[in-house]
Amino acid sequence: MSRREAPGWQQIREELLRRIRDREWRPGTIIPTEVELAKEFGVARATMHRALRELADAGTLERRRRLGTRVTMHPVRQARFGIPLLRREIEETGAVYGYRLLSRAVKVAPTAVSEALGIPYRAILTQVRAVHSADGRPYVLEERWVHARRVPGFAAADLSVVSANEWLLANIPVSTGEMTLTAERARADVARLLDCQAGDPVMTVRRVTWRDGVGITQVRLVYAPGHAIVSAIGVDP
Amino acid sequence: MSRREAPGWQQIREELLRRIRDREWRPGTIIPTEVELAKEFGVARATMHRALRELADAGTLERRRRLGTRVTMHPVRQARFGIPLLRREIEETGAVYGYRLLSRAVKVAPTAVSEALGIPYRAILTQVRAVHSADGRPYVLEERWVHARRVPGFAAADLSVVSANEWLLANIPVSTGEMTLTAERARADVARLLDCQAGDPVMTVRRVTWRDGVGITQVRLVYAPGHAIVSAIGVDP
DNA sequence: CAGTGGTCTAGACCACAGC
DNA sequence: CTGTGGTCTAGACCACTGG
Repeated sequence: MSRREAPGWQQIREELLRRIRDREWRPGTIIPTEVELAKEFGVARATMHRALRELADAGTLERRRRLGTRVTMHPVRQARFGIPLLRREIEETGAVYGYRLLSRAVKVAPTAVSEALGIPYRAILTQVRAVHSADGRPYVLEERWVHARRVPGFAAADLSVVSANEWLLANIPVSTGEMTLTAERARADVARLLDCQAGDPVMTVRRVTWRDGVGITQVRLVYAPGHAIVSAIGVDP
Repeated sequence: MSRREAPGWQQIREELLRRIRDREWRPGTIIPTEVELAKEFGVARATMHRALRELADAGTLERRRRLGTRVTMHPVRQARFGIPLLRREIEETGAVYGYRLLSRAVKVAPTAVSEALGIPYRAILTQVRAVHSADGRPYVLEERWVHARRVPGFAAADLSVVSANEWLLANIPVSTGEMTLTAERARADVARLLDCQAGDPVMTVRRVTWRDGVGITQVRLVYAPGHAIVSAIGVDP
C-alpha cells in the first residue's frame, strides 16, 4: 500500500462512524465524553473535538453542553450540488459552449419578481433573456431580472459577449440565495428557443440572489428536455 | 443590544468576508498569511486558521501550502437541501400523511438498476412500490429496489405500516449516495396512481444509496405535478 | 532549501444546562 | 454547583511545493 496516511482526526472520525454503522452506538444513545474518547484514542482533546465536530456538522451526532454527545435519531441527509457557471457546466460535458443574447430591456418588474426580491411594487428592473447552447444545440434559456441600481457597473456591462450569468458571478463575490426546482411544460415560445416541442417536460430552476439582505437578481433557467441535475448525498463533502 | 457575542473565529470570518465582498481583496489575489493575519487580529494562529478554513471549506478561499491563500476566482456556489423522511416532508406542509403499499416482490433487477448498484447482472432484488399522499391526494410515487441480502432485517420488515423509505432510514444509520433530478412526462400507469393526466410534467428523483462502498438500494420518486424542490444557496450552513 | 498551510498538544477559561 | 462541550492560546512538528 502506497496510500498516504490520513490525518489523525479523520481516522478517528472513520472509526466513530464505523461504531455507529455497526450499531455499537445506536441512534439516540449517549456516547462517551470528549475527554474519555481522547484518552481511549490517546490523542489531545482538541483532536477528538475536531473529529466529533465534523460528525456533528454532518448531522450524524448531536452535541449539547452538560448533556453530552448522542447519535442522531433521525439524521436528515444532506444533498449538495455545485452551481458552476453555465459556460463551465457545458464545457465540462466536453461540448462547445455557445451564447446568444436575445434581449435586454428596462421594464416594470412583474409582481412575482418584485416580491421575490423584496422590492417595491412596480419597481423598474433590467430584464435580460439569453440562450446558452452546447455544440450548437440549445442547452438552457436564461430569463433574468436584475436590480441594476444595486449592482454597480451592471448598466455598463456588455452582455452580448459575457452573459449576465457570468458577469454577475464574477462581480458579486459573495452572496446567498434560494433555488426552486420544478418540472414544467414548455410554453410555445420557450419550445421554439429550445428547439423542442411545446408541452415537453422541462426542468425549470428559479434562483433568487441576495446580498447584504437585499435582493439583487432573479433568474429563471429553463433547461432543454432530458436535462438531469446530479447531486451527491452524504456525510463528507 | 442584548445580542450575544459570536465566537472570535466567526467574527473574524465575517470581517474577512466583508473584505472580499467590498473588493478590498479581489478574486484571484493572494491574501496575507495565517501568521500575519493572526498578528493583525491579535489572536492565536489556530483561531485564524479556523476562520480561514471555514471560508476555504465554503469555496470562498483556496489554500495551498507554500503558495498561500487566495480569493477564489470563480467560486462554485453550493446549494444544499435536506432529505427528510417523506412522512416528515408532507407533515411539515401541514397536511395529513397517508401511505399505501402497492406491491412487494422479489424479481430479477433490470440492467439499469444492477448497474447503478454495482451488483451482478440479473441479480435478484426486492421491488417495492408505494404511494405517499398528503390530505388524501397522491403526493409521490415510490418505486424502490432493495438489495435485501445486504440489509439485515429487511426481509422481515412489515412495509404495509412503515414505508420502505422510513424503515431504511431508521435502520441504516450512515450512508452515502447520489441523486439525479429530471423532468419527465408522466406515463399512463404513473398518471393513474398520481391522479393526473398522462403526459403531465413530473419531477422525478432517482436516488442510489451506498454503504461501505456497496449498493444498498435505488429509489425512483415521481412527484405529482406542481411539486417544487426548494434549496438554500450560500456560504455558511 | 525555505515558506506556507495542516495537524497536534497540553492546558486554560468560558458557556450552558441539569441538579 | 458540577459536568459537559465550545473556544482560545502558545508552541511544536510535519507535509507540501516552488525556487
